[in-house]
Amino acid sequence: MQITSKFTIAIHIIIAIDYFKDSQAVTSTFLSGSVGSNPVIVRNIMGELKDAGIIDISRGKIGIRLAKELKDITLYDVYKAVGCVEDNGLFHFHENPNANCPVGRTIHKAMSKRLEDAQQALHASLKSTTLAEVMSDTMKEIQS
Amino acid sequence: MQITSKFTIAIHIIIAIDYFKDSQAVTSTFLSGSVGSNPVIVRNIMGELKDAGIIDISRGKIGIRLAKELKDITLYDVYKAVGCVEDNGLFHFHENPNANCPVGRTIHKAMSKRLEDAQQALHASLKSTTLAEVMSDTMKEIQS
DNA sequence: TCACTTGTAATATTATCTATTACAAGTGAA
DNA sequence: TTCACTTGTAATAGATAATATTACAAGTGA
Repeated sequence: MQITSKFTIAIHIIIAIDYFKDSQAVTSTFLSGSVGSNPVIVRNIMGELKDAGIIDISRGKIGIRLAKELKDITLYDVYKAVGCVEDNGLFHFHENPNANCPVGRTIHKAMSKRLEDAQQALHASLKSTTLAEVMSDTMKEIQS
Repeated sequence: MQITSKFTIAIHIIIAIDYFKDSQAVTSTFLSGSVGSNPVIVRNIMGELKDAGIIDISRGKIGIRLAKELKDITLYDVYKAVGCVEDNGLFHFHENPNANCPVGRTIHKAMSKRLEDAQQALHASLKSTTLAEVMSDTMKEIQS
């Protein structure tokens, strides 16, 4: 019933890559220490962020880098990168409504537009925030 | 990663209660036939809808009834009734960020406002649609 | 070559969702 | 009252998904 923590971990990773870029060798092991998770979890998420064009990695070589500026990455980009936007959509439609019942036969179609609208509202909100804003909020917290 | 099908089942149940109110004895077994699920699943959801003041049920007696008019029930009311709005919120924050790391120590607080905004956008959209509209869409589908 | 890295498969461990059985208890009609 | 029906709910099982871990192949640069 909750959206996977891969999403918040991915945000954490991106912020940490930028925050430590000039002071640390940023590796999956270092990041997993900050996130409080396993290096393999971090590597898998890193792979998804790489596939989405958000970060650059090269095997063997130290140094994970952002492929875009923070201001050009939205929460939605990250959300999508880690697979939260599935083919099936946010809402799980029950699978076996009775086709012999007038309500069962039509309810999915009748609901789908309204639920898609709700999902779009969520997406629109995520698209309206960039990682630069999250970084700004993070710096404020660090300094307080 | 998807919102439980209890939500769409609950919508289905409410629409079916209204649709069949003058032509059928509406019981949990009848509803489960329309939904394509088990009567106990339906009874549990019915219990949640009852607790939320959306339907009236009395033990033993046949006849499940709406406690409100369809126009006074929003998708959000149903969403909340079946427990989709949890204390924890829609997004699962990773549980062990490193308190010894400046990013790990602050990232949750820095993200929370933005993610709450996104959640509120979803809720606002669900609040803007009533079950009367879903019923109207259902009737259109049935007639076509 | 060596010490490091990332990539990924395989597996284990939970947690959650969904389904099912069983039975207690309420209700109204015969 | 008795009977046939209902809902309420506990207990359990099974399926699916989320998260964690181990192990190792393979890339990189000193």
